[in-house]
Amino acid sequence: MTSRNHAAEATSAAGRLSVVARAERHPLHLVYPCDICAARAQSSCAPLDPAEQARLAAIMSRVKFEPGRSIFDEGAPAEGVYTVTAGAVKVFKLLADGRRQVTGFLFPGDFLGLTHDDRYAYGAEVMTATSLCRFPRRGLEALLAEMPALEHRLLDMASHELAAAQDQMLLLGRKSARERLASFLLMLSEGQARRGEERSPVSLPMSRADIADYLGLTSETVSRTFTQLKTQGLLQLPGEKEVSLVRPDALRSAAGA
Amino acid sequence: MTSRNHAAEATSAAGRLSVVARAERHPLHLVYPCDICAARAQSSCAPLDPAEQARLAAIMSRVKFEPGRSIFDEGAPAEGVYTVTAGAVKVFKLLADGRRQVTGFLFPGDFLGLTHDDRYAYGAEVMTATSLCRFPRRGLEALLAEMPALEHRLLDMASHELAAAQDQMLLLGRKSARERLASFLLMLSEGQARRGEERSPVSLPMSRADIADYLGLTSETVSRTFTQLKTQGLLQLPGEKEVSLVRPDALRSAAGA
DNA sequence: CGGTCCTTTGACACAGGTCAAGTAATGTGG
DNA sequence: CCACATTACTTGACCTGTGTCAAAGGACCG
Repeated sequence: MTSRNHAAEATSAAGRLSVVARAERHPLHLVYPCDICAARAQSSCAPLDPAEQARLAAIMSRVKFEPGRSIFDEGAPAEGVYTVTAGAVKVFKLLADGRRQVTGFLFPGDFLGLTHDDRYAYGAEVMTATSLCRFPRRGLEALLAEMPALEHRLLDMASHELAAAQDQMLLLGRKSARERLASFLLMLSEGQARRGEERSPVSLPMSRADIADYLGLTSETVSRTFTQLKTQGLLQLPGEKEVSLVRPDALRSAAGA
Repeated sequence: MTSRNHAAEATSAAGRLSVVARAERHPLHLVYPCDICAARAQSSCAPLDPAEQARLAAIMSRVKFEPGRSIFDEGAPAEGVYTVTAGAVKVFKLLADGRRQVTGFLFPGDFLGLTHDDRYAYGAEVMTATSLCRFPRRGLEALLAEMPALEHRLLDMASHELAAAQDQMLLLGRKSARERLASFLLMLSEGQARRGEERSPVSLPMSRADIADYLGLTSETVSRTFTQLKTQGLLQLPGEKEVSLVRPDALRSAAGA
């Protein structure tokens, strides 16, 4: 037992969910964001043909959540699959006593809710105001059976997540606090670059506690390690929710690999 | 830096590889082991039709490795995908200084080597004499494009691995040594049950150091924790490579979730 | 402007890592 | 079948990185 409880936080009310009927800016390319996915993966991401996109659009709905809201809880019936179009989401698993492991932070272009179990294996919560595309599981599975290109793309995405999960196991199992935080900041930085944003002022939509639960540490240790890296001149902290990477090279070597 | 190096062990010679031309007992059902996979997943694992199986068999070869041999190294060109038909395999990632994280132990029915990168993201090494089916990447990808059922099955398997990886993150990030070892033993036990073996004398083909590198501990701590669980009557150690679960219920509560 | 929450910092504790024997299991040559 | 070497596992003594507990800023908000 190496960490305090988040039980209170865990019992979050199921997020109030407002369905936005009409599509806004990105009609569908963010649903299966070929550009983002390809950039991330160097993958062979053939675009869906227009007819296929239309069938997807037919079953899709847009949803928005306010900061702090739950999208779904661990163990709830898995009725929807989502892609993030704006905002930031955390996904996490809980132990009975409230210890929490954040298994991922999601940004525009990422998807969540894929499981062929009929229950979600993790909870998902919004960190900032967030827009998502929602696909009902049943409908999506029916389309999958008929659209090999769609399934191919999902396999592609799942393979990536798997590789990322293995990197995270290495981090959690074998890296020091300093190495973990350095790795984390570089990961966020590269995520921003993939999405066409700047590499350096990295934005931190999540709390220190969220970072701690992602890195297998406590918020105190995260805080101390930020201070340490700042003192050593590897980064600056203009605000609590923002980091500039002053010496990315040094940060990379601090990341251990 | 919380663990000693395995650098010497890491520089394993590429395993000598003997190709067995003719199929032995399981022609193909272990390649895409519908029964095992379905049992593990409660998944909708439609069997491949005979024509599809024949095409798979045409590109498949059988390979065997002696204990301790490497199947492939992290970073090597990913030229093959494998399924285990007999024996036991470990897959792992390394840091520059030799720290190691075992990301999985594989048994008959499991597959490895799937990546749409052109390099393996992890190394794989055989723990006991092991037989595998090997599929050349190029050939398999060509078949994938034409056989949606095959792709569906791979997506299914990848989803499972992803769920398992998330469980492992929870273990590595938030569980105590005792909880980790208990979880590990139960996992092995359930793996045996899935493969139609007995639940209780759990066999441990891997060394204490391998277990440690899987659980994010040291071999000393693994050893001490085994002793502790034995002393408390939760299990017995008839030999170093075998554990009987005396009180699986108590072990489950010791596992923390 | 007082309250609440989050972050930072400090003092201290402890789980698990490190170092070092000691012991058992396995293999090898004679 | 037995010295002997080798390797893996266990156990003990001690140490350290990170967790725990506590308190003091700071930011935000009604």
